Amino acid sequence: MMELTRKGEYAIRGIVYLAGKPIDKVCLLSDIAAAVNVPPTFLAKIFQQFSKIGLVKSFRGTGGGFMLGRPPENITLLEVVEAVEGPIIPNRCVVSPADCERSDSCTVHPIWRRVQGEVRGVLEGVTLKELIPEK
Amino acid sequence: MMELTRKGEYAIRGIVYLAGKPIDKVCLLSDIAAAVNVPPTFLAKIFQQFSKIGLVKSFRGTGGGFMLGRPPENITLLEVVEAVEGPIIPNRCVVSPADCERSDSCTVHPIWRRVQGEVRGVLEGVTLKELIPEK
DNA sequence: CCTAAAAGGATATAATATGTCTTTTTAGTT
DNA sequence: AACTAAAAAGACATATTATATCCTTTTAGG
Repeated sequence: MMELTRKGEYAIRGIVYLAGKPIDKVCLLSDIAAAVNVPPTFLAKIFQQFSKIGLVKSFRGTGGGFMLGRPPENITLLEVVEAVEGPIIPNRCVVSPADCERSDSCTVHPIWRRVQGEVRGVLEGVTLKELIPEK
Repeated sequence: MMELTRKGEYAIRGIVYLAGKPIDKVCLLSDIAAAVNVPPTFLAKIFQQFSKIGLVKSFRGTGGGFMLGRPPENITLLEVVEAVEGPIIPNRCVVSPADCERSDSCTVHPIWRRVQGEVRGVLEGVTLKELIPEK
């Protein structure tokens, strides 16, 4: 359980790659995809999602491509993961207490909240800067 | 992401219900299923898994049913969850570093290890006893 | 106006989750 | 011994989600 999907994995690879480039360098999607070994069409969808929330900036047409939307030290791993996977939800009851709280006061609910908090805490404490590999 | 499946949810409901009964009370699967509002055939599969690893004891034939395999304070939520969902794996690379470590020394790997540790820590710290609802 | 590149939408396939059904085994009961 | 109650085991069915791919449209530069 609790497994990151390919999409999430690819998303991280792609944006960490960008983070390793000079901040204003515009990279071709095809180049990024090749570099991190991800199907280009799939990575395109992922970067579209990034673009919508400003994690990356995109430029169309000739000379177009992608660059990071903010400095790497201002982008957390949590943002990246939630951008493509949605919020960290260990159990549905965390998001819709209606189903859960009703029958009996659910004793498990607070545990899932704790799990959610811990996971978010770890991911929020890591920025892209720290994820750039050494040369 | 990171979502518990129905199976996991049902598993917890079922075994917490058992934990709330006297330790040597044998409960019918059909009764448990009705009490916690889970499809009986599905819960049967879940309890078979529990039975194999001793989380519950099963008795066949007339007067048969299920009872808890150990006192509730000796069963952790982690055991229950992993019994039906498998190990807590936030990312494949955590389990098979071969794919991950190869290309570049993967900087994200240790983060997923941390996440794994935190989640396991929370779940391991909770026993069924604490999850039994008050009357 | 032509070309390069991302955006958007529709579609296809595979894997997994969710659940059901039937048959078999085991153990009491009559 | 036969009958009945209950779990075990395995096969099957359906729905949902993951994992892409393809085609058309928009945007911008040369």
